[in-house]
Amino acid sequence: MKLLKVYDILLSTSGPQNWWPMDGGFSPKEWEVCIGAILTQNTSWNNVKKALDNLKKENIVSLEKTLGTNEKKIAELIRPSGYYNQKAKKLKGFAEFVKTFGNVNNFLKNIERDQLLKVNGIGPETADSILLYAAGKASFVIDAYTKRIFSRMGMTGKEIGYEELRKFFEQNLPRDSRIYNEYHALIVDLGKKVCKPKPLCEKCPLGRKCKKII
DNA sequence: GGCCAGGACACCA
DNA sequence: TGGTGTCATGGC
Repeated sequence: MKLLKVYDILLSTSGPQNWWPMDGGFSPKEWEVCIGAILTQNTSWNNVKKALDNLKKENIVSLEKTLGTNEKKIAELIRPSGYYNQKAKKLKGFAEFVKTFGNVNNFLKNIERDQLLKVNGIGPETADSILLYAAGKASFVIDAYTKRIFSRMGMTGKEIGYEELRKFFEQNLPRDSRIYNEYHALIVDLGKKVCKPKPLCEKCPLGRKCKKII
């Protein structure tokens, strides 16, 4: 089964997911996408929405406002997204990094993946989410569902790493950010419906607490 | 009451 | 280099 075929099947059965905007232009919305990418780390999007709503109520949805608001205040507002102290620190650090580009527009135009990965709190998935959904660059986002689903389909190995899996997708799909955008969203949608984690070994004494799950 | 969610990082052997 | 602990809320 080809990756593009899987994409076509998912798109035809689930329909477009309408995740983050892909209008190509840079707007204040793009900063919200960056914030969302950090807030959603190991967190359901429903909780992220609550945190984003709190930030919007306080009108803290721009780079300038994020820079001008103290960390404690941000932590209070993003509390529903969990890990709020860590995430507040990450948001402030990320904002300081973006500031070195002058503005969000310039950051999104010029940012490179390797630079992003050096920022504290920005790991591979968050970096790719920002590159793809905020900057519109063709960087495929891998998450736990991607790993589980495609290894269970027998298309990849169970122990495949993030970078290897990302290259697998990027080398077997047209280099089109619109496809990457929709594909990742479709994978997450499918994962939520049918792909819960389970122990690798049914006899594992740790049961569902076993980390070796795929 | 436990599991899970659109992870990342520090620490240790 | 790989394994483990920590961060934490809210829905089911």
